[in-house]
Parts: sequence; structure tokens; C-alpha cells
Amino acid sequence: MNKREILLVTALKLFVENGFHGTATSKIAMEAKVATGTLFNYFSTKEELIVVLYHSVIKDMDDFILERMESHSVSKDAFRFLFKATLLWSIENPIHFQYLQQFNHSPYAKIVSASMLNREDQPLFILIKNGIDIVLIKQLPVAFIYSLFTAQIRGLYEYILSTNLTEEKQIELSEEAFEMFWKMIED
Amino acid sequence: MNKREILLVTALKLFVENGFHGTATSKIAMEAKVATGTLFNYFSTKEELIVVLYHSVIKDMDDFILERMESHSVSKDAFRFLFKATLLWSIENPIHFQYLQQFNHSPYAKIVSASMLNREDQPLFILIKNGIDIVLIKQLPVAFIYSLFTAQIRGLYEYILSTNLTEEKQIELSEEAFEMFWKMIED
DNA sequence: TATTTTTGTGACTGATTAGTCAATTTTGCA
DNA sequence: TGCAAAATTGACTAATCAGTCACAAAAATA
Repeated sequence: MNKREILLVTALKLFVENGFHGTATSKIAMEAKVATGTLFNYFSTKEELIVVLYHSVIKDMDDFILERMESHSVSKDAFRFLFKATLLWSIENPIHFQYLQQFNHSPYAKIVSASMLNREDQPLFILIKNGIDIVLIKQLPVAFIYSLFTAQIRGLYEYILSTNLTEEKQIELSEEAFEMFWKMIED
Repeated sequence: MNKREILLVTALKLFVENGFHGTATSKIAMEAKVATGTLFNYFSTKEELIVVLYHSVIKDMDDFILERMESHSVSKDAFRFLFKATLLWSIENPIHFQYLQQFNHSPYAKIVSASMLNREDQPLFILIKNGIDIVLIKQLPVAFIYSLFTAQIRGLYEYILSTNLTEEKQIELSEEAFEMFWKMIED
């Protein structure tokens, strides 16, 4: 890990722990064992660090899912795969996931909201679009199904976090949650 | 409105607009047209203001829903009612709703997380519990259904916010979203 | 090795912050 | 009206913060 990556990882941890407010740039630098000046060599402002970190976490998640995706067919199984892969990443990277939530519900979100409307080329978005076209799922706006999909995962994630389920039980519940979701959107 | 209420309303607006970090107590006091010292007569710290505001918004929402609730029967209609009432409040009070999200995804959330486990006496929680008991809905943990319920509303809300639907279309979509949700949880 | 370029340093600054408090105004009441 | 209690004020402080910059170390190049 180079200094830039160390700074990002450290910032991630501290932002989630203490919020954007509670995390001074000097604390990030200290924890990352670099001088305060060094942080500003890599990120010109604190805000830039926050936004770059957001995009970096998004990329982490996308890579995780794309790496594991074999088929590009339009089927219930394809939906199941994306559902479980997204959830798995969230459970394996709770800090990352929490950072996305924290960022999305902060005023920084509006900085990227325009550029993030490029969801249209995400695998999930394409899958939903095709699923509607071949009448596999309900004839509703793509973005609406997309919203319900991500909401379902967030709901499931929050429930899992609040309980102490074994990994086995978690998988069982994820399967149940997906089947429920499928009942909801199938045509 | 007394000064305390004015301060809460002003803080709500500024916190959602500029975040907890970006909102100085002096700015809140100025916008509320009181001296900085006055704010600290009502709330001993900024954190107390943030937490009190959270509880106040929760109470607003609960009151809104309870006021409109006639029947306490355990039926699909009862679920539909709670679904639509919760959504309606969110749409009519977007700033309040956004504040709840912002708070829940901030480090302040852990301050109240313990005391908020008193969800068990919420109408929705009781309704779900009874719905499971009489086998109206799936035999799953109450908290799990609860999570999915609130997640579905958040998903729907986010979609509605991101589009420019007429009020009529919004109602139509809400009805659709509820029917979809019901398919998901009915036994 | 000598020289240039890149990377890293941390004391420093000007601005801003949450919270205080002695003085002042307003209110409630006899 | 007069007086005491309560509410309000805003200048003030000690602390903290994001970001700078002159310098130094390290790395790359010749």
C-alpha cells in the first residue's frame, strides 16, 4: 500500500468512527503516520479526500461484483447472483458500506449526484432493463425497480447487522429475502 | 412558536442543508434571531440539540400517523394504511425525513441506538407481530419484516424524489409499491 | 559521485468553533 | 408601581481546524 492508499483507508475508518466533523485532517495524517502536509500533497482539500474516497469505495464494490460475475444472461438466477453478491460485499466490508450510507445522506452527496446518474451502465441497471424488455419482471420504470432492489438489500443488511446470526443462518435469510423480492417484481 | 421551537426548526433546516459540521451554533442562533447564549440556555451542548431534534422529529412522525389511524384491526388494509401514512409524512416533510436519514447514518446514531430499541411498542411493530400470529403474513422474525417495510418505503421515497411525478402518479405508484410489498410478505 | 526532481515534513497562521458569563432586559407578581 | 426572578444578550476565550510553505530527505537520473 502506498501513502495515498494508506491515507484513504485511514480516512475511511476515522470518518465512519467519528463522522466527517469529528475527524480532523491532522488526525488522519497522524494515524496514517505521515505529516499533515503529506495529506495535502495527495488531496488538495478535505472535501476532495471525502469525495475521492467515495468513488474509491464504489469502485471496490463494483470490482468485487464484476469479478464474480460469470453469466450475462437475463434470468432469475442473474438477479439472484447480483443480489447475493451485493449483500456479500456489504457484509464483508461493513465499514465501506457504512461510509457509502453516511456519504449518501450527507450534504456532500449533492456534489456527485449529477455524475452518479451514470448508473445506466451498471450491470444491475442493464439487467433490470433487459428483464423488463423480455417481460421477465413487471413493466415498471427501471429506476424504480433499481431503487427497490437496493432498498431491499439495505433492509436485509440492517437486520443482519442488528442480530447475531450464524453465517449459515445469514445465507438462509438472504435466500429467503431474495425469493421474497422476486415475488415482488416478477411479472 | 416559542424560542425553543424556533431553534429546533432552524437547526433542522441548517443541519440538512449544510450538515452537522457545516452548521455552527452561532449560525443557528443568528438565523433564529436569538443570541448565541440563548441557544445554550435551551440546549446545553450542540450534541444535545442534535439528539433532542432527532427525538422531536420522530415524535412528529409518530403523532402524524397515530392521528390518522382509525382502526386497529389486523388486516391487509391496516398494513396499507400504515404504509401510505408513513410515505405521506415523508413526502410532506422531506426535510424532516432527510434529517432522520442523516442522523441514522451519522456517529450520533449510536448515542440513541440503545433507547430506540423500544420500537416494540410502535403501531407498525405490533401490527407485524399480530399479522404473523394469525398467519396473515410470513412466519419470519418481526424485526426482519419491520426492516423490509421501512426499507421499501425509503426505496419508494427516493425514487419519487428523483423524479417529477404528479401527485396523482405518486399515489398510483405508492399503491403499486404497497401491493408489491404485500405479495412479498403475505403468507 | 554529483545534480536534479520528487516526495515528505511539521511548525505555523488566520479563521472558525463551542461554550461562558457578567451585564442587561423582560416577565411575573405582590 | 416596585421588586425579584427568569430570560436574553453578545463580547469574549481557549481550543481546534484546514491548509501553507520553507526546508529537508529520498529517489531518480546523468
